[in-house]
Formats: sequence, structure tokens, C-alpha cells
Amino acid sequence: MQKKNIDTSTEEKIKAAARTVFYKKGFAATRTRDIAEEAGMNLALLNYYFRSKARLFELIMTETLSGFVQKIISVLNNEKTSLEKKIEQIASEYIDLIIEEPEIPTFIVSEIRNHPEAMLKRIPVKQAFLHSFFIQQYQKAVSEGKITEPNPVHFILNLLGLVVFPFIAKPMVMAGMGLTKSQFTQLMQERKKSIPLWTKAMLKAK
Amino acid sequence: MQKKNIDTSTEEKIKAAARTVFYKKGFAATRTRDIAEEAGMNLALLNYYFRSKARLFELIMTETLSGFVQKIISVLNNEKTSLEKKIEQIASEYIDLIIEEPEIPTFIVSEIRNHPEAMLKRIPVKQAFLHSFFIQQYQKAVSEGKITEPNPVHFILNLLGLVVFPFIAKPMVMAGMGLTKSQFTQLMQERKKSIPLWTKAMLKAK
DNA sequence: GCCAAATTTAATCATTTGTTTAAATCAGAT
DNA sequence: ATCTGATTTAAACAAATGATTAAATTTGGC
Repeated sequence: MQKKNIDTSTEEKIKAAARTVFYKKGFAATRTRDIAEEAGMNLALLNYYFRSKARLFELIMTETLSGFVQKIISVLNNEKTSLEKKIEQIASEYIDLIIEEPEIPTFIVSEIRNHPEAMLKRIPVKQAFLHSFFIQQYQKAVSEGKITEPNPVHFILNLLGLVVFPFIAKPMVMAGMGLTKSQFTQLMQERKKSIPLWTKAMLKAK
Repeated sequence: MQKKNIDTSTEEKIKAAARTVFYKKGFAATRTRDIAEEAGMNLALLNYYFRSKARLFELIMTETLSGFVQKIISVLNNEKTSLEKKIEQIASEYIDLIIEEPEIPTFIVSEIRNHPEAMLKRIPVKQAFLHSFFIQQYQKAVSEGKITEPNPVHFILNLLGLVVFPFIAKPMVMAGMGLTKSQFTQLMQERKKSIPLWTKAMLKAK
């Protein structure tokens, strides 16, 4: 009957190949034949295991997006860590994550622009963010005068901008500044320590 | 013979339509028929005025990219403005520019990933940046102890990250934070004043 | 008003691409 | 060993798409 788990490998190989190709080229520029070739298998298998290119893509996108968002939500909702610690954790963990999978940020922003609602309604970020423990912490710190910027949205935008933007701009940064791959990675490593310092300084700016 | 400048309008209409569609959907997802329809004209005109979809795209991309880069280069090379003033100028002018054309940042990062070399070798940023007046200013300020972060690349990444990232993440921010279009624009307006404050605080962080 | 060149149109081509089909092969239960 | 259903393959289809062609129309100088 079933070919056991060993043959989940076929399905899994296709998914892995799809991830690779979609990450690199995006949905529209990806040919189903590219995925089949990357996976080293017959074209018809894509439609045998997944119903269509679109469904395969949705699968990859949902997994990717939810993994990416989940991480920050869980940090923000940790009731045992200070604001400072949360900053350090987000900077450090996201930079490591993105160094591992450098194409994810550009993949996400590129693809979401085409179907923002469809992609985002699947992931309930709004609830999770607006009612997070972090929000309480932040507002408390504001009322205690420890933070000058009252709007936590700015804070999150700033932190994520410092962390994620360099990776999104990577090709331009490397060309514009004349950096090698390893020099770029080195720079990003430095930022794991610097971003918390910068962010904390920003919080007290006025 | 020639239909005068009035008929540059046809050529110009096609370019405008191409800009609109390419900005919104990217090269791969754009159909030449989409552009023709957007311009309200016959499909064959695209190939009559421009040789192909690819050439039309290159034209739009080069103009867009060079306009975008030019702005920062000219600010950085202004020998009459202080570092502080440069920060204020970049924040203010880029935010205004991007509010006018909100799709440009995502367009640029999405499309450059597919042909980084091809797109970037056309624009000589490296020279212009590494030898800019700004670099001298920055290094002087570092040696005078006014700035703690010695690497100007970090500084530029930070400033552009604070300015550009929110627009790139716009769909996620709006969905995740539950914002309307005008609330989002309002937030961005606030940042014209805040980013200089934040950036200056970062420069002195240690 | 007429002509030559420029512009525009409608129709068609050739290729690419997502998907389907039907046959072949394989794995494992009996 | 054989049979059944799952898996894989090769081939083909239909629609979409970038590009071209040849004919029609328009433009401006004479």
C-alpha cells in the first residue's frame, strides 16, 4: 500500500526544491519545470503530490511566513524577559536565521506585494502583536519616562529595519560598497552586538 | 516627416504605462498586453517603439534606479552641509519621494535580485560613495570622538533602513498593526522628524 | 490635393508553460 | 508468484504570451 515514510522523501524533495527555486526567483518567474529539475524528478510528480504550482507555492509561503512571524511573536510574549533582553534576542536570533536563509526577506516582501490580503489573513499577527506582553512592557516604560517615543509601532519598525534591511539591500550594498560575501556576513555579525546598543540609545533620544 | 513632440506622447504613454505595471507586478508577472492595455493602445506599438519587453524594462529600471541613487549621492557630496543636516535631508527627501511613489523600493529590491550584476554595473555607486565628501566628514567626526561607530557603512545602512524599510514592509505593517492607508502615511510623516533624532542618538551610543 | 514616411491596427506565429492522460513500473500484502 | 494500488514516466494538450507581419491610416511637406 503506502510506501512508508521513506517515500515521503519524494514529496519532501519536491517541497525542498520548490522552496529553493521560489525563494530565488519568486512565483511568477519560476517554471514548474525548474522545480522538477531542481528536485531531479519528473514534471508530472508536482501535480501528483500537490495539485498545482499555485498550491505548492501557497504551502511554501505559508510555512515560511508563519515561521518568520512566529519567532518574533514568541519573543514579544515572553513574560520573563526585559525589554532590553527582547531587543538582544530579536537582533541576534533574526540575524542568525537570515544568514542561514538569506533569500527569505526579499522573497516575503516580493511575493506579498502581489497578494497582500490572501497571504496575510492566514497569519493572525494583529491580535498577537497588539495584545502582546511586550506592548504592556513598552507602555509601562513610557509612562515611567524611560522611553521617549510613545508609539511601539515605531520601535518595532526601527528594530526590524535595522535587522532586516541590510539583507534586503544586500546586492546593492555589496556592489555599492564593494564588499565580498564574507565581508558582508562579517558586517552582519557585528550588528548582532551593535543593534541593541543603537536601539537602546534611540529609545532615549529626544 | 516626424510627428513632432506631440507624438512623443505615444512613446511617453507607453513608458508611463510600463512604469505603472512593472512597479506593481515586476518583470516576470507583467504581460506585454497588460502594458498595452494600461496605455490604452495596440500591443504591437510596444515592439515598434521599444524593441522588446526586456528592453522596455531595462529602460524603466535604469531610470528608476539612477534617480533613486542619484539623490543620495548628491546629498552625500554636498560640501556645504553638516552631517546632521545630511541626515535630516535624506530622511525628509526620501520619505517624501517614496510617499509619492510607494512601490519603488519593493520594485527595486525585487527585480535586482534576479539580475544583480546587470542592473548594478550600469550605476557607478561604489566610486561615488567611497570617495564622497560625506566619508571624509564622517571619518573626521570619528577621529574627533563625536561618533562611536567607526564604520560609515553601518551608518548608511541604519539610516536607509530606518527610512526605507517601513515602506518595503508596508503590507505586513498595515495588516499586522491594523492600520489604514492614511494612518500609515501619518506614521511615515512623523518619521521625517524622528529619524534624525534617533540617528543622532545612535551615533553617540556606546 | 498628393506623396512618402511615420504610425497604428488586426491578425498570425512560434514558443513557453501549467496541466493532464495513459501507460509503465514498483512495493508489499496475500 | 501474483495481484492491487501507489508511484513514476513519457507524451501530449490547451492556453498564454512575446514577437512579427502586412496592410491600413495618419501626418506633414510640397
